[in-house]
Amino acid sequence: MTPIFKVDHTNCQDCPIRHRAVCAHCDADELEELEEIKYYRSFEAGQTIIWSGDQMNFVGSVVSGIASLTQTMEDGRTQMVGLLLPSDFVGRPGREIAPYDVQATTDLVMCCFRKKPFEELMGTTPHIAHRLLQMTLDELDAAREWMLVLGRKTAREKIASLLSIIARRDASISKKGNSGPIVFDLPLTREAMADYLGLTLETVSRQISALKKDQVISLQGKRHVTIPDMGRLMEEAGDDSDGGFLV
Amino acid sequence: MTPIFKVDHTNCQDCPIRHRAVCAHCDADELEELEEIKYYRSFEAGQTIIWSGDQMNFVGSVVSGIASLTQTMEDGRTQMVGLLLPSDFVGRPGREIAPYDVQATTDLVMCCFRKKPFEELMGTTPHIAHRLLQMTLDELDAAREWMLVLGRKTAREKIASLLSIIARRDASISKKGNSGPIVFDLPLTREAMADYLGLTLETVSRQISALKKDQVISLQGKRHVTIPDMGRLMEEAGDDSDGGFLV
DNA sequence: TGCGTGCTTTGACAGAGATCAAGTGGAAAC
DNA sequence: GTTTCCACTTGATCTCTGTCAAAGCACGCA
Repeated sequence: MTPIFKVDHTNCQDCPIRHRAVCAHCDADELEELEEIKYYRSFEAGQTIIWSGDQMNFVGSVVSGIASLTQTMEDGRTQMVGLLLPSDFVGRPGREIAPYDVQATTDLVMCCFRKKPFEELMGTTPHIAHRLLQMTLDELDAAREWMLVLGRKTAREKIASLLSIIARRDASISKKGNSGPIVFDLPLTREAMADYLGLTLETVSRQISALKKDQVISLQGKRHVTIPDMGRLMEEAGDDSDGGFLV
Repeated sequence: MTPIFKVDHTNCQDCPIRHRAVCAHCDADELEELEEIKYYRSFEAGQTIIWSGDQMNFVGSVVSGIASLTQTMEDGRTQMVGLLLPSDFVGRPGREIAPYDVQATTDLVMCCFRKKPFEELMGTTPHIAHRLLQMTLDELDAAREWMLVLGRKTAREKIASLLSIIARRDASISKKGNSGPIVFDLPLTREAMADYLGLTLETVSRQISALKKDQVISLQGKRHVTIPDMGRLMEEAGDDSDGGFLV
């Protein structure tokens, strides 16, 4: 993923964040305006950042940690509809009211921009609009991939799909080679996984136990996962090819 | 919805299509270039327009009829991931390979643009990129709404949700008033509805029968639906407010 | 050390929806 | 008029996942 403001971060010396989507320090031309409208916010795990229906006077992107978008029905059923990883964008230019709850799933730092000036900047800086379009299309693809998971996969396949996504994301950061076991920490509680997958937390727990028993994965503690054979996991997920999730 | 090329269609005299998303005839400045790269295609109900994995050398928008995006797993399970109504956009600038099957659900006319020139035009015409961003964000919202439907709603609520969407879309075209019964034809087979909702066609049929029995809807024939009380239907769908679906 | 609290696991059971299997009805074709 | 075909409906049964309940485990706190 290329940053909105600049592709190359190598000369990004005094940038405190170095995350990939928004890095105003990297672009001298836009720096001055942005300093006025940009700020950082930190959240603790579990904190709600925005409530559905709230006025949204900023947009922003995730610097570190994980945030989630969730929808809740009157009777309390909730469905996660987005998982925001570092560099992902929150908020929509032109929208006043937040349509989802946004929650910090882990401790989180966001880089926020006041909405009005950001919109103006977008009007005068075409490559921001282009970059935003690209990111939105990626998110749309990811959402559609999830619709297949939610609509047609079994509980076991759902879990395998989720693990596969997280593994691949971490792999792209921590590993170069394509073989060997993959190791990572689950950034989600069982309940959050259930909300993402349209399951109950009990079913999530049972299926994780089953995958462990069948040696598709192994667990150290509750959250630390080792995947001995990524191909095997992807078979379990029902993915036909290695193309796929774009989260 | 405003068109990509021009907001106001009142002076769109010789435009043969007059659909809302793309109407090249409306904009004199862009006309000449576009005449070279624009063409129409018709499809019969059931025809596949693009296979997943195909090279895509065009983008376009739906003029009339309904198209669907579907994903299929190796074993044949299929999930619809998008429903394209007139004015909706197909294809993605910058993408070579189609990620989904695109099928004509009803008889269909599309307005297509060769991809390369369209991309160039987009580069030089900022408002096209902006419009596309807006449409993509709308689609993303609709996809996320569907994730709630797929993940957390019961079969009955799913059917009610789908009917509610179709009713509201038709209502926005055919009705001005907000009360009174709503009448429309289902543009989908039971199987297509099932693929959209992550159900089997038998369950779809049973739930439609149940809604009929409970007088939430009434049917003339298999496809012609009357909704006596829209509020009642939305209750059945589990929608808490009238805000909602953006398909 | 002991105790609560939050997250997780596991068990027993029930129910919503899938699966398998006929059967209906209407429209086009012969 | 009859046949054929296709979309749809309905029934019987099975099974996966949800629900309710209890218990385990790790960690912080008194």
